[in-house]
Amino acid sequence: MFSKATEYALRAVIYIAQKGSPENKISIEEISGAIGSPRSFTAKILQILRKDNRIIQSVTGPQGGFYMTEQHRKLPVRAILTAMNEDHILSKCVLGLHTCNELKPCPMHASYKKIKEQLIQLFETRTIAQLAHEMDAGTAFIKFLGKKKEKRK
Amino acid sequence: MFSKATEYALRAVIYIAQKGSPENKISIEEISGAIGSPRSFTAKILQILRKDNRIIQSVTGPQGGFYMTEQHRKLPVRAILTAMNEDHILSKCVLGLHTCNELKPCPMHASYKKIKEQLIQLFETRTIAQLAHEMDAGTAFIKFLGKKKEKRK
DNA sequence: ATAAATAAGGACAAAAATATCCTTAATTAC
DNA sequence: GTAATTAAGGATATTTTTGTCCTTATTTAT
Ligand code: FES
Ligand code: FES
Repeated sequence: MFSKATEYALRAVIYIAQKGSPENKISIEEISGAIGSPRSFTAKILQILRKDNRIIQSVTGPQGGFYMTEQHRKLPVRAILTAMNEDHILSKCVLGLHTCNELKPCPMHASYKKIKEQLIQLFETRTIAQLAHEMDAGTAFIKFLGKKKEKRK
Repeated sequence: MFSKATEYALRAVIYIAQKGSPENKISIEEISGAIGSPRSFTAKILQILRKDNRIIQSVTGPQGGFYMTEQHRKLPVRAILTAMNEDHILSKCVLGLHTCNELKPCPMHASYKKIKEQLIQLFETRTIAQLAHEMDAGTAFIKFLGKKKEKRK
């Protein structure tokens, strides 16, 4: 559904929301380790999310790293998609027509419409904080355990 | 949601289902024109869909082209995704975890689960024929009218 | 002030997706 | 059988996405 970049973004933000605070900033190293994403690529994504302090914040230097404020945690998950410039995926036409709407609907539109609305609703109403809390509760996980390129020694 | 290749595949198959028959085969030229897709790329995709006569059929030569049998029209739309090797997108984890399941759910899982089930249901129960009929009824459209690269003269 | 730790950012590399072109094979019309 | 038409298939090109590496800037600790 989403690009890898956005998947990493979602996981990273949830992790930072759960573990990070102004008193306990999280390094890229820790984040990419915890969510199972490539370190440098993750750094790029965090840069995007930090831009204009949209989703996360950061400071350089020793004890530096990434963290979030309560206000940022209250953002809908959709804000992450918007920051990653993939918000349109939620409202896109399944068949790739230029616009998905009632005026020129594709043959899937009628049956897909309801699902689309639920999708948008989901990303719009669930907040980053809510997802982080699921992690706290220990009922959810966030680490990809796929084939991992082992580092040569 | 899907790759461009799969979007073109869905549109092309719906078009062939609607207009094509053993008596009236459709050329690549006509198909790509009708659905607004790049000609040669579309040819590749049609090749894949034709492989082992999975979704469509074809013959070469004059009056040749693509068409479908009634049996093929009865296939669920999901069969197209399977042929394009993107069936997994329907059941994939939103956050990109290796597997989406109850045992190791991601923080989005609980709320996404229902939507996922509806998505699968939709692609599993709707048939290619049904989509083609929506076209017949004139209530649905299939042509992408986006920015088109004008051919230089 | 200096050294160390850390993110920011630019340049580059690799891989995958998208797209085009050209030659070959199959079929049909004559 | 010959020419014309059409898809099949291979090779290649282009663009986008994913990923790495290196240098710079900022902050902290001493
Ligand atoms: S127009 Fe295709 S999904 Fe709405
Ligand atoms: S585990 Fe992530 S959506 Fe099911």
